[in-house]
Amino acid sequence: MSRELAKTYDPKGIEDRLYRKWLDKKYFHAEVDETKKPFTIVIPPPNITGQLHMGHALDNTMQDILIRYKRMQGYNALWQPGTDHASIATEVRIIEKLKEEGITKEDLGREGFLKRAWEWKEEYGGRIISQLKKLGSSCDWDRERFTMDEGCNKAVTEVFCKMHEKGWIYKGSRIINWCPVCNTSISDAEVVYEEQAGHFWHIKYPLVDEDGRPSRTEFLEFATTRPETMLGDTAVAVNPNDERYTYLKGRQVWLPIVNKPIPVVEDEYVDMEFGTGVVKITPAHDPNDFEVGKRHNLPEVNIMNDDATINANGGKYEGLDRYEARRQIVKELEAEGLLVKIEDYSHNVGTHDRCKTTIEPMIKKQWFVKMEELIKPAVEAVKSGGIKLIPERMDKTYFNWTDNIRDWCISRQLWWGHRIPAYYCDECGEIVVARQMPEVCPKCGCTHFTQDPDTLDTWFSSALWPFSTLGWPEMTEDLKYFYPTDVLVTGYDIIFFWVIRMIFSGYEQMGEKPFKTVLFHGLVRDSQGRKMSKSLGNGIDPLEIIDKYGADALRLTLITGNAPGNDMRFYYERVEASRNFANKVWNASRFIMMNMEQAEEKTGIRGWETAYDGIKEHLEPADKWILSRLNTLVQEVTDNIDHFELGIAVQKVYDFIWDEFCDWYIEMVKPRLYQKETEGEGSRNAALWTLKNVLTDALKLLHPYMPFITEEIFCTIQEEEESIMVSQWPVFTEAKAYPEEEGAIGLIKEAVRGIRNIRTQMNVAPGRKAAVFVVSEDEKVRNIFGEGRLFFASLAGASEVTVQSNKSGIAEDAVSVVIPNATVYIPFAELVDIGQEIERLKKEEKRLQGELARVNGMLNNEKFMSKAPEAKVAEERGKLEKYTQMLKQVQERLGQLV
RNA sequence: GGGGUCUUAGCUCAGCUGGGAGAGCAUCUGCCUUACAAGCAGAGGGUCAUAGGUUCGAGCCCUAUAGGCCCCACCA
Repeated sequence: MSRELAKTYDPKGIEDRLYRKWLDKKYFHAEVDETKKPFTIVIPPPNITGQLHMGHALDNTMQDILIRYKRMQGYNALWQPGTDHASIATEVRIIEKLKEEGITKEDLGREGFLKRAWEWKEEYGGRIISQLKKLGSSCDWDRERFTMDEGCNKAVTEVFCKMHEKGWIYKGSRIINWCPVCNTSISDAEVVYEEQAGHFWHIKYPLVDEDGRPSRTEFLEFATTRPETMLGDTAVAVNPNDERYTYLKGRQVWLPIVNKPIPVVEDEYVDMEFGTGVVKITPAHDPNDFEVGKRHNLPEVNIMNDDATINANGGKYEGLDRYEARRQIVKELEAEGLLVKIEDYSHNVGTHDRCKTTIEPMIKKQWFVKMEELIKPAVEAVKSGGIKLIPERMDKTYFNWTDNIRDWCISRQLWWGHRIPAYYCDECGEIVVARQMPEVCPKCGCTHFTQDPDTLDTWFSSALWPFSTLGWPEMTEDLKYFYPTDVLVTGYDIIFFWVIRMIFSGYEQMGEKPFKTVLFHGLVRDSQGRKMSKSLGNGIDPLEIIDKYGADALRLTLITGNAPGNDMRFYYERVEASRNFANKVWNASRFIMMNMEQAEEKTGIRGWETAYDGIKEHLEPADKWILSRLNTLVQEVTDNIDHFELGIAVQKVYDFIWDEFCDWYIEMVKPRLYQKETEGEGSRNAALWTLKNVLTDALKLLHPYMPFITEEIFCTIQEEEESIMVSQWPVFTEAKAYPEEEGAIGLIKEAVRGIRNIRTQMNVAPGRKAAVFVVSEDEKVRNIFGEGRLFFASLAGASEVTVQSNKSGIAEDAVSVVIPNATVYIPFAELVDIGQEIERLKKEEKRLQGELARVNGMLNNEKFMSKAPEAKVAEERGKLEKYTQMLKQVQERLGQLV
């Protein structure tokens, strides 16, 4: 406590030192303890390829706030950390790296590639973890997990096998989204639609004559955005109700270039209003056409290779890229007179979210998860409130997805990930799904198998994260104790990818929800509201901010003035404001400690080291006022955090510390601290006790938000407890509620504000003190000012304060301030401009009359009186009394002056 | 096409279940007052997008309109 504290708060050095201390003390570690209630959060595992960005900083700050809060409340708080293998994201990065070396993944082979991937993981997997530590995250690092560690692998295999046995995982030939660059299938959720400028090619196919040849006179016109797919057309469709085309029933059209007849089919899918009402059908390369094809038993002609070049079915176009083929096909159609026109057309194109390549719908054999039954408990959970989404509006987004759910394509033609536990008999091709490679084929008895080369969608393993990290499929003690977890904190952008999948997986595997509440946050945008992105180069590195302003300032910035689920903009000015607040807290603490030291030196007494009961009788109104305000604050902040209103809660702490505690209370108490050691010892001790205890409790309320600075001060100002993070969260106590003192100090504050106001208006030099008279007929009010005389004088810049019941002896031209039940007079030596004073009082009179008109309006309204709640009526009555009184005083004063 | 959301002080945003409009930054004025100039004291600034409605009472609830943003679907 005797350590010298720097004049400004410098987080450098302090943060790392404290974090190390917390780790050494094992404060973050949680063990099963039946005597305590668990509180669990699982971290959204960051990608091993990732670097900490503002989104992580926000996400993890919110989690850390909740965890630290609950820990202080005595819960057995577990924040389960870990990282995600991020299958495709990582694989893409490694391939890029290999490319720089001039090799492909095929050059390395599967085994060699995986070796590189694990090396990559070892090299970069730790980076994001150390960055999370910089932020102050109080994760239980002893429990760190990885989606591809042994336990998680086991969980994945188990779930796959169980669901396969149940028939909810199946292999099927269906149309899927294919990325020709990444060379893999992707799920619907990974496709993002982008508006692109394209063309609409109006084309006509000749009808087929009776003799089976293309007609020279009869054509069927339609339009397409992808002419090259005509190579795979197997029909042309019209709506059965379209009278324009009834004559086509049973006829065929001639597919040019390919030169073969294809049927005209009737299908409700065709929109008669759109274009010509004719659609070419390419079942192998369009999801809708695929459905039409199934309904009409059409052949599926795949015309593309995996890299989106045309295959042998494209005849002479074989080998051409899809876009080159498009160009040449249009040219050929034009030459044959079959191209009617070309229109500019803006349409949505499906692209791969990772690489932005235009996806190609293709028919492939893939593994799928049947969603129909699986999704039911997940829907029910949110519907019934078993799982609460915050903000509530996320429910709609959630149901929008669940209501339109389609089977989930989970196989990926990638190497980095969980290998699908399906084995193919080398002899007969029988598929065996099993936890280990089977020994004997159940069909042919052969003993040689080849494992499915595909891996699983990266979200398959993250869907199991809330229970796989706790030991599942083993029914561990951890799992029994910590599951279901309490809160999941994440961005709304991954609700479909992750949140929903965790929910249905939790119900299916554990028979229980994975978490009770999902707290969504929005995106952190740049100062212009743009998404931070690498390509724009507008990203702000949280580590740089931490380095410059401190982790606490960053954390505070991300939490204040932001409601759940809303995006926010990041400004340096806001970080500066947060840094300034840290400095404010620092200096207030420095002031208090300095005074504690001085008092101890002078008196040898540590008067603040006593229990509340020991100091209670020495407390003065100002002390009781701040204690009472703190008491209310504790109650409100606790309530706000319980309702996940993190921004509101911290705003209140901020206002309390800066405004009430620093700007008012500390200033009120200064005269008492500066008294000679022989005088007012009890009073000084009471002030010091209050300063120290209010500060300490306020620091506790602030600790979840600003863990470092609060710990540093806490450990300097007291010696009984070794860390604020394991200290007890303050609780509201009736014993510390002082409504009377709150009112009294409120009155003094009003008087002070009034006087300061006048001094500024009248240009009174700040150094110039003036005598102040408080006149009140109310004895209580006189006592309030009598008792508070010392600090009232100091706050109001008064040389002396006289309290009396009438205005005898006060100069006629004294300036006056009217407050409820009292008038404060300030006689200045020089003449005051009476006209100006009258002007000011008239303004005040008008204001009060306005207030009274409003209050009377309400109280004279019968409907208000009969319908408004009693408390409201009483409140208005109180105001009526107060304003009436004040108006009377103002008018009296005016009467004297005019 | 369906859904969500926003429009509040010059800027960025809070405003919890409807009960006299707030913060930070910016602006203006005065202060190096022995915790803090990253500070202190004071001031200006808002028809809470528009129009209706419900209510004793609406920034908050309902309806419509205008504009912005987002998500989903994907009509070739």
